[in-house]
Amino acid sequence: MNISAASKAAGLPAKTVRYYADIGLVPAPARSESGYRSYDDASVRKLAFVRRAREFGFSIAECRELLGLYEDRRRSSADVKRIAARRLDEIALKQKELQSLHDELAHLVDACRGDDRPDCPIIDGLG
Amino acid sequence: MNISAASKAAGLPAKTVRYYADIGLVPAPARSESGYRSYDDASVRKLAFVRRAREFGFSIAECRELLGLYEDRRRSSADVKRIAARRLDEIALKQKELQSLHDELAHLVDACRGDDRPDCPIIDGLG
DNA sequence: ATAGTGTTTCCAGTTACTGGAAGGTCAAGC
DNA sequence: GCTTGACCTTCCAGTAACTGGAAACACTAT
Repeated sequence: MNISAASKAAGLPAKTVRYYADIGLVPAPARSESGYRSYDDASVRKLAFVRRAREFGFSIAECRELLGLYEDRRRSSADVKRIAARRLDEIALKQKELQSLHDELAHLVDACRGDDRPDCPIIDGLG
Repeated sequence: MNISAASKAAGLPAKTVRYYADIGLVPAPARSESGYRSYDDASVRKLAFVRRAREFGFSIAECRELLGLYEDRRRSSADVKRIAARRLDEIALKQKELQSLHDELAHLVDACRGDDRPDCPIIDGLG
């Protein structure tokens, strides 16, 4: 499988697939005689795994950890759960921050008439 | 006022204060004879304005817009409201994304026993 | 005079890619 | 056999918004 087929199958841009091997997140693929990268199903599964983990907001460093655990048949589920729970905490925190941000800004926007006149509670609230 | 006093007053790191002038977000400050940057209260107010706007998640580009409106005594409040409303939409979208992310991941974490055994719904759910 | 702190500039690194140029390869069509 | 176009390669640069650090100069207090 050449890179564009593999990248389509994994749901990632070809650039990103190359990048992930460049930074050693996934192993460097085999090459054809002419130097083309050659992928098998296992590599594609691994790339798709990374894509999913990235969609969940795991950092590349966390993906590295998770990939290690993904491949380790003998690791405990507790190891995985710890990383996921940490991420869940981060998400919850971000949600809270976003909520208060939203409330504050919505308050300012509500207070602004949004007409031709210059006086503006949004600007006043930011200043 | 030297840079560290100004940066404290504005609530920004000195590095960031320099950076904002470097990229032309705020005007370059006056200099003392020995070359030290010298700030007045108006500059500090402007820097604090940017800090607040950044805390609200406005990009540097948006801060540029907002600063322009902040300084323009004759602009309409509608101009400001448009930018803030756009940002509010972004926040709402991000909140939705975060919520479904949270729900999905929480579901996986709940399903994982987190014990010594290797089978793990989190890994399965990502793969 | 010297020690310690503050300030300057400039360069590099961060995160996770993305865009683009210059050039090699492959399959199809004429 | 040759060209065309799609695909592949490497490498370099750029993105957002800073942050860290080195080398050198300035200021203050003892």
